[in-house]
Amino acid sequence: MSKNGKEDSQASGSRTRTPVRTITDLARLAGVSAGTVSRALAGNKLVNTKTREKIEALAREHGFRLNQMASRLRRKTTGVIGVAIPLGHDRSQQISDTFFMTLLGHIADALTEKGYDLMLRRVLPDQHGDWLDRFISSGMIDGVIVVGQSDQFEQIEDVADGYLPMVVWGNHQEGQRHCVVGTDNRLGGKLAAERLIAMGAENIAFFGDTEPMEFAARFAGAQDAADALGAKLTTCPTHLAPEILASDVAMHLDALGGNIEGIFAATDNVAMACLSELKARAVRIPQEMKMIGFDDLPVAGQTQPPLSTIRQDIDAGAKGLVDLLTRRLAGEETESLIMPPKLILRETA
Amino acid sequence: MSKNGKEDSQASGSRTRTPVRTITDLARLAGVSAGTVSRALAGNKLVNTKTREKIEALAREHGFRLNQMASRLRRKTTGVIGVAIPLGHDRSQQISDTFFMTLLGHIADALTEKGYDLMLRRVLPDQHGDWLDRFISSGMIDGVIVVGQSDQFEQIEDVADGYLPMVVWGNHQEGQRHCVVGTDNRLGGKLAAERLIAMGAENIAFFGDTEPMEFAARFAGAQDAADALGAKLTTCPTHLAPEILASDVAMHLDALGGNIEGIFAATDNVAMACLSELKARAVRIPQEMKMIGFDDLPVAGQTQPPLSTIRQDIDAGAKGLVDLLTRRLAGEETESLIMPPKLILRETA
DNA sequence: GTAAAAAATGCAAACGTTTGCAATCGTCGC
DNA sequence: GCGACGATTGCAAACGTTTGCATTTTTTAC
Repeated sequence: MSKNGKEDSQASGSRTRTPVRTITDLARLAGVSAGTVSRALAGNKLVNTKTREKIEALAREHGFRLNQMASRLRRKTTGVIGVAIPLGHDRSQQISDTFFMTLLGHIADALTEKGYDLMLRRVLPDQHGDWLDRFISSGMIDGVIVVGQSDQFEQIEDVADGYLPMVVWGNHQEGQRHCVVGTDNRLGGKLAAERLIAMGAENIAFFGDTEPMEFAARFAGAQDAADALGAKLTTCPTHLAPEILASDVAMHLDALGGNIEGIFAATDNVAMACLSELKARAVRIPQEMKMIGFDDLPVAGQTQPPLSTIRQDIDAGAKGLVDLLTRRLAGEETESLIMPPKLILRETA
Repeated sequence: MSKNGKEDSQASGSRTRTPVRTITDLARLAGVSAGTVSRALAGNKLVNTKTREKIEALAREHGFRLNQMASRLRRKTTGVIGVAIPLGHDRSQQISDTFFMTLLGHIADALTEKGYDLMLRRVLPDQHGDWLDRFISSGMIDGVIVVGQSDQFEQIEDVADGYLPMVVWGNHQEGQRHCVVGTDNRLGGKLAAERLIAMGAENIAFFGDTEPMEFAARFAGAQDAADALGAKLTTCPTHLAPEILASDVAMHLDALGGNIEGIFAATDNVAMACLSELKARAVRIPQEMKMIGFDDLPVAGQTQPPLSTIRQDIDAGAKGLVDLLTRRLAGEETESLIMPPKLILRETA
């Protein structure tokens, strides 16, 4: 018996005539067995069209909805894809990272389109070394998309050996075992540096964090170009959290003392911080300083001056992640998908 | 590094020896009943400390994880909070809306902190009028956070009558029945317009979409101020999708023909588009044109010139949403939380 | 020493579906 | 009229936990 009889009677009075929560309730109403109702609702063609329609009508009328937990327990498939965002090297990075969040939005859309639900989990790997294992064997998800390798490359590799339905957004390394979708960061870095050099920059600074693999690859690509073309590349590590970023940038600019003519920023956000700081110092762009960012966020076209940058195709990336994942869910062993970066020339280089 | 060969082989050895998937397997191994294992893993103090430790050790050794589906079915509680993002009036808005995405990130953190998982669902209300009902009665979530009222105010109201654990991010209207968390948009609009007027603007344009309630309230607040102080306010409706936004802005600026001295933008994104377009027209800011945005996104401090804006406290909002929701989950009938906006003065007004 | 209380464990019934198998009911060929 | 067959439907056993209750074991009180 319920304790709050008053509320109960009120609710039942205004809303539902007959409380029909379970499939059995519905079966009783329709005068059939629970099994038949289950089949009818599933659109199984075994069941007579007339009874199916009758059951559907009753279900609609009483606002009946299957209990997904029960259904999923029984069928051993959940219809849910886990999306994990590891916050390894820099906890506050992704939370405000427009790129990751936008990617997430597109992933959500792509999954929705395929009929999957999305379970989001932001994890601090330091606290739980087995975060990925735990997520996977929770029994709540059919597969997992990891957004960003962070500093968890090895852990992801370990899991990839025994678990097929996983796809990762990030960087690709020769011989890696997990399936990844991402931009060719190294090539992107190369394109950026080549452009800076072509515009006359002989001394280039890389602003950003080189610890995350993706950024390391961007730096490596720039290094390739610098080596090939005889330019000099230095690295200026910064935090990526917006609060600290600006002061980091200022510090580096002080230290460099005007001895560079080009900046390659690890992300557009970093580039914008540089832009802002250079403006404050009255450095003319691109005359005195060339700059190229990475990502091509929507805001990149609206900075002053508009930012030249390397575009990552977020939408294609999200679609690729989901596509590969569904194929892996079907048992296929898929290759990684490396997308070409594209140099977008605006006015900073 | 923990790349210890001995440990590895040991671990994999014991893992492959006995497949222990269910609680019953584990019970057999421990020589106790399934019930005891269940209690031990739940930290129930009924079970002897020694047996509990033994069971925990075995569980660790074999990498056992509870099947959440089964657990949640039985307990009739899921530990999952649904986050719904209705995409009503402008499908492409939220997907690239930094504000919403950042809010989502903070919500995820706040939920994680309280031990909840997050199930994300982006819905197109036009396609399924019963989206909210469907989400709630899916049996997969204990409560729901709706991010943005979009054009679904009535539908949300309907649900709120019979369903307690729901909190909505958005605007508050006198007498509404659903619990909302949000900024006092009307007051924010008033502050913005007052500032513009105080800076000498007598003709002000509101750029943005006035259909979503939140924006309508911002506009209404600005109207209040304009009426009180004898200024003139016109509205320039724009799309919010980045691709169309710029041209919308340009069109309006053409139409206005320089007959305004102040712009109040519905969001920082809109403000940035305006900034960019005005720059192209060589309009000096703030001398010839004052401008105020809304949101105070991280980029607002990095525009050229830095954008004056109305700050919404995203972090506090996310915490508020989650806090109110947990209280509602506990049966409490909570009031809405309206947070004060704050005028951030930089260099555009 | 016994009775009673306390502590620890086992048993078995749920939770709400899905699904293999068996049972029912006409229909049909002969 | 009989057996067979196809189309529907019902039955009941899962799926892997949790938990009230009963039962056993241990401790405490006297």
